[in-house]
Amino acid sequence: MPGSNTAEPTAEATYTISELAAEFGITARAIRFYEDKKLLQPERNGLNRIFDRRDRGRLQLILRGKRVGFSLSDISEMLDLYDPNGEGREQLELTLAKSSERLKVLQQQRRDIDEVIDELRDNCNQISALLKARDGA
Amino acid sequence: MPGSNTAEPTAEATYTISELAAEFGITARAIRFYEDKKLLQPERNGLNRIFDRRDRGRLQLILRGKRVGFSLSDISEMLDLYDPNGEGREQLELTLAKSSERLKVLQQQRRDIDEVIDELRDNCNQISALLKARDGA
DNA sequence: GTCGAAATTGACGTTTACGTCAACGTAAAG
DNA sequence: CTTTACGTTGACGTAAACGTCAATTTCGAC
Repeated sequence: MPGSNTAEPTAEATYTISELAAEFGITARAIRFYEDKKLLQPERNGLNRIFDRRDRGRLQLILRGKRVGFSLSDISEMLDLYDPNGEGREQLELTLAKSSERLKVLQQQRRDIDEVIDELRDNCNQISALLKARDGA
Repeated sequence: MPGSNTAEPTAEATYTISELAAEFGITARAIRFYEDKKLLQPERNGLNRIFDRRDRGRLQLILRGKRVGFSLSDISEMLDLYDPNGEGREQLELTLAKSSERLKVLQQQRRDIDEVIDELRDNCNQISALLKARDGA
C-alpha cells in the first residue's frame, strides 16, 4: 500500500499504476501507453512503476487534454510547454510562439463549443414546446 | 459549373463534391466517407453526387463537431437530434433526454477548455516575465 | 517458503477516420 | 472523335490509441 508510510516524516505521496488507473477511471494499459509516448516518466522500484504527485498532475492534464479533443502528440507538446526544459532565450521564445498558436486553436474551439451548445439548446426548447403543445391536445 | 444557373428562376443552389471539399478544406474522400457513415445523403445525377444547401449545412455541423473533438458516431447522433425524424411522443422525449446528456458533456468540455486556456495563459505570462527580466540583465 | 494478487514486458488485434491507388464512366472542349 | 478533367466504386494501407492475450515476476500475507 504505497499510500501509507510508516517511518518517514514528509514521505512523498506515491501511487501504483492501478491506484491511478482506478482514481481516473482508465486502465493500467493506457497509463503504460502514455509512458511509452513519453507523456509520463515515473520512477521505478526494480521493474515496478512508482508515480508521484507530479506524475499524477501530468496525468490529469493528459486526460483533460483528451476530453477537449487533443491527440496525445498535441498533449505532449503542451506538456512540454509547461516545462522549464528550455533554458535558452530562443527556446523560451519558441515556446511562447507555440503557446499562442495553441491558444488560438483553443479559442476557436471555445467558440465552436458555444455554438454547438446554443444550437442544441434551441433544439431542446423547440422539442419541449412541441411536447407541451401536445399535452394541450 | 453547378453554381451558375442560366434558365431557371429559383434554382436550388447545388454543389459538386470537389466544390464542397475545396470550400471546407477537406478531401472528396472524406465527404464520401461521411456519406458511407450516413452523415450525408446527397442526391444523385446518375452516379454523380449533387449536394444542396442542406447537405452543406450538415457538413458544416460535422466539421464543427470534429473540431470540438467528437467522433463521427457522436456527430451522427447529434445530427439525428436535430432532425424531425421522430414523430412519436416517446421519440421526442428520448431525443430530449439524449440532448441533455450531450449538453452535459459539452458543458464539461467548456469548463475543461477554459481551464486549459487559463493555464496556458499563465504559462505564457511567466515566460514573458522571464524574458523581460533577461532583457534587463 | 509459498500462494495469490498485482505488476511487468512483448506481441498481436481492433476501431476510427480517412489516404491512396486502380480501373472505370462521362461530359464538355477542341 | 479523342483528349482532358472530374467523378465513381472497390479495395487495400495507415496512424492513433488503446484492448487483449500470454508468459513471466514480484510482493505482501500467511
